[in-house]
Amino acid sequence: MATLTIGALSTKIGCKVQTIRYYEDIGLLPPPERSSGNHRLYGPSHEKRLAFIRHSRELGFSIDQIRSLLSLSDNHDQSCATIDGIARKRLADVDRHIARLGRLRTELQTMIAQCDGNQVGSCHIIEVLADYSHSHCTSGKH
Amino acid sequence: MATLTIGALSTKIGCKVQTIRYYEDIGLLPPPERSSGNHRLYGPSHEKRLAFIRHSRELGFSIDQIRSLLSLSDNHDQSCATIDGIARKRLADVDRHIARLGRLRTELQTMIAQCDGNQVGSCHIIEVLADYSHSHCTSGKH
DNA sequence: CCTAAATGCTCTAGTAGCTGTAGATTCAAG
DNA sequence: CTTGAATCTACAGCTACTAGAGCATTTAGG
Repeated sequence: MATLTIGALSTKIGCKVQTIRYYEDIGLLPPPERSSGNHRLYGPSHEKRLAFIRHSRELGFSIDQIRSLLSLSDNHDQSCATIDGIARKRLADVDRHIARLGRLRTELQTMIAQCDGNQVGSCHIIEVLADYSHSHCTSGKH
Repeated sequence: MATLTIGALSTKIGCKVQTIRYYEDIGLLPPPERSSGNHRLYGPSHEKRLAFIRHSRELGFSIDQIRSLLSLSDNHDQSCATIDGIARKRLADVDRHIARLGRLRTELQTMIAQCDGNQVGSCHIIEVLADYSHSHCTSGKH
């Protein structure tokens, strides 16, 4: 059942060896069997769980959210409202983030457009950055 | 000339007291004068510099990039091509980030739309997350 | 003038999510 | 049997702050 070394799992999932050990350290991934020489040996359940974690991380879920998702996913007969809630919260976060980046983009573009390409002394980028009347107009946290 | 306490500067710029001290620690903000009782006292030049730093940070420039911008901005008679380059690089980063978030958004929405709102056992969100054939399709680093 | 509250000081540790290093051991190929 | 790659543990480091302990100083009110 347990056939993959940590290196094999690493390349299969596309996740660094240290990261796998880190997930074990923080309790996201249960400790696997060990070989006679103390090397970790993983089976399909570990593979699935790691894939779940990585895919979730790539979608930007926090470790804590993933912890919740994993524990929720084990109770098959429970309502999935909480799972849906976590996913929707993440979507809302992404939306806010996109909106904020859009504002930043506009400001950066305006700034760059004003650069006359000459000397630092007359560089509008520096002027714009030094002008903090624009500060906090982009606020909205993350 | 040096009239502001660290607290006054903090509220004026909208930056935490600890953050100001941190910028001094890492050499972004030069050490200010001190009062007889060893309290920091800031003048207009510090105020400007801190504003520059905060505005740049809000636009997502890294501390290292800000260090470059600050040192470049001191050489008034130099070409501002490097400054322009740093700004354009940041814009490109923002663009990549927005594109990536757009892909994530789509995937999250699809996932959420598939949730039937019933029980965890049949929850498509969990299924989608566990399916790592989608992993790395969103790759593109940051 | 005195006192209490607010603010300041330094130093240290903690946050998220890994990533990298050192030095010892184990494994697989030739 | 040897050699080189992979693995082991343990710990330091990264970014950009943020929080707290324990003390000193400043300021406002009475």
